[in-house]
Amino acid sequence: MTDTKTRILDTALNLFNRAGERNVTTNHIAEGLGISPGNLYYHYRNKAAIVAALFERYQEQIRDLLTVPEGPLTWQDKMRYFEGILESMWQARFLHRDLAHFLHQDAELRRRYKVFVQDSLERGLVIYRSLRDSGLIEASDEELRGLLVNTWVLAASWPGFTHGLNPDATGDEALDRTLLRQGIYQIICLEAPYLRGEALDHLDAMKQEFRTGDTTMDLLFAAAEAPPARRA
Amino acid sequence: MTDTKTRILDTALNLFNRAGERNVTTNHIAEGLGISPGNLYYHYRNKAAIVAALFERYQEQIRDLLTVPEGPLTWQDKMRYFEGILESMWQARFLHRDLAHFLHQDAELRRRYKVFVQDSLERGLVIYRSLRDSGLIEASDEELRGLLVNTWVLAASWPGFTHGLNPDATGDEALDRTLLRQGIYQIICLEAPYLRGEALDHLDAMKQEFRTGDTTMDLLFAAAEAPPARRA
DNA sequence: TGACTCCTAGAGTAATTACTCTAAAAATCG
DNA sequence: CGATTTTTAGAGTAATTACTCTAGGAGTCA
Repeated sequence: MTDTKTRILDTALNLFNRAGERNVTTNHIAEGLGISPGNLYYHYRNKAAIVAALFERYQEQIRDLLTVPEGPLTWQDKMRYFEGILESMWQARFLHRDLAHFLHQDAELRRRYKVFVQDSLERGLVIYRSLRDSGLIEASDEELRGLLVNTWVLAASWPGFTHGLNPDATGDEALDRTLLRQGIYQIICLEAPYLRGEALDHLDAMKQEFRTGDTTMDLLFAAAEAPPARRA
Repeated sequence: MTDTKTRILDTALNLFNRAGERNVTTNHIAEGLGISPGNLYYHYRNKAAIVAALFERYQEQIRDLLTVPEGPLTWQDKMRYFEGILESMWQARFLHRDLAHFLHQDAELRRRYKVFVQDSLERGLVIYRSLRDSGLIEASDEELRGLLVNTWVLAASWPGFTHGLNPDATGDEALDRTLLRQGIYQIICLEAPYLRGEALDHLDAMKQEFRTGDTTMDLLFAAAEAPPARRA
C-alpha cells in the first residue's frame, strides 16, 4: 500500500474538491482514511502543510506537462498536451477555487505561485510560437500574449464556474467529465480565430468532439431565447 | 446619514473585498463601523444574510447595466457599458472569489445564481447580436455564444486572478484601477478577432488606452524571455 | 407628558476545530 | 532477541467565532 503521507494527500484532495477546503476539517481527513487525528498531525505539521504539499504536487504536474519535446508540433500533439493540463487543473480544482484565501494566508505560497504563473505563461508562449512556426496559427506576439493570459485564466476558473452552476451532482464522475470537455471547447473557441492550415481543417471536428451542447450550453443558455433555428 | 442597514453592507463589502469573507468576522464588521455586534444582528439575522443582501445588490446592478436601450449601438456605447459592468464586478469581487463556498452552503442562493448567469448571458447575446446588426462584429451565433461565455468567465475571474498575483498592496486604489483596466484589455483581446468596420478602426486606440504594460504584463511575463524586440 | 416602537449596546454562551500530548504498537536493525 | 526508531492512537485543550439575551436609550404620536 502507498505510504500514509501520500494517502493523506489523496484523501484530502478528494474531500477538498468535493466540499471545499473550508468545509473539510483535519478530523474529516483522518476519518476519511481511517486514521487518528494525531496520526495525521504526525505526518503534517498542520492543515496548511497539507494544502502546500498538494499545491507543490500540482505545480510539478503542470510544469511537466508544459515541457514540450523538441521538433515541430502537430495540432493533435498540442490538443493532447492541452487535455492533460486541463485534466490536472481539474483534479486540483479546489486549489484554484480557494486560491485567494491560501495566498492571503501564506506569503511564501504567494511568492511561489507568482513564479509558477510566470513560468507557465512563458512555457505556453514557447508552445504557441512553435505552433506559429509550424504555420498552424497566425498571430503577433502581442496577440499571443493576450490569448495566453485568457487561456490561463479561463482554464483555471472553469472548474469553479461550472461547479457553481451545478453543484448538486457532487461526485458525479460522468457529469464532471462532460463539464471538463465543455471547458476544452471554450478554449478552442478562444483559439479558433487564430488557427490556420491543418489546424483549421480540424477545427470543426474538434468543436464537434468537445461540445456537449445538451448538458452545458443548455445549462447556460436557457430555453427562453429563440432556439438555434435548426432544431425547430 | 444613510441608515445602519446599508452602512453595514458597505462596511462588510469593503472588508470582504480586502481580506476575504472567511477572514472577516461579524465582530469585525460591527467594529468597523462603530456599532455593537448585537446591533448588527438586529439588522441582519446572520452573516449569510449580509452576504445574500450584497449578492442581491450586485445582481441588480449587473441586470441594470445589461439592459440596453433601443436603437443601434456604437462601439463607444458598448465599451461604456462594458466598463460599468467590469466596475461592478470589481466592486463585488469578494463574491466571485468566494462564490463556490456561498453556493455550496445555500441552495436558494444557488438557484438564484443560476438564473442570474443565464439571464446575464441572454442579455449579453442580445447586445452582441445588436452589434452584429450594426456591422461592428462578424460572427455566427455559435461563435457569439462561445465568446460570451468566455467573456463572462474572464470578467468574473479577473479580479481574483490579479489579486492573487499581487495581494501585497491591499487597498491600493491606484493599483486596483490599473489591474481593472488590464482586465478590460484582456476582454478586448477576446473580441478583437470578430471586430469589423468602425470597431476595427478604434481597436488599436482601445488597446492602447487599456493596456497597462509596465504594471501587469511585466507582472505576468517576467523579464526572462526576450523583450518585445522594440524596447531594446 | 406618557406610551409605544424602533434602534442600540455589550456581556455572555455554545459549538466548532485546529492542534497537542502521552503512550503504546509496529517496524527496523545490531 | 533486545534496543532504537518510526508510526499510530485517541483523549483532551485552547482559541475562535457566530450568535443570543437582556436591558436601556431615542424617536414618534396621542
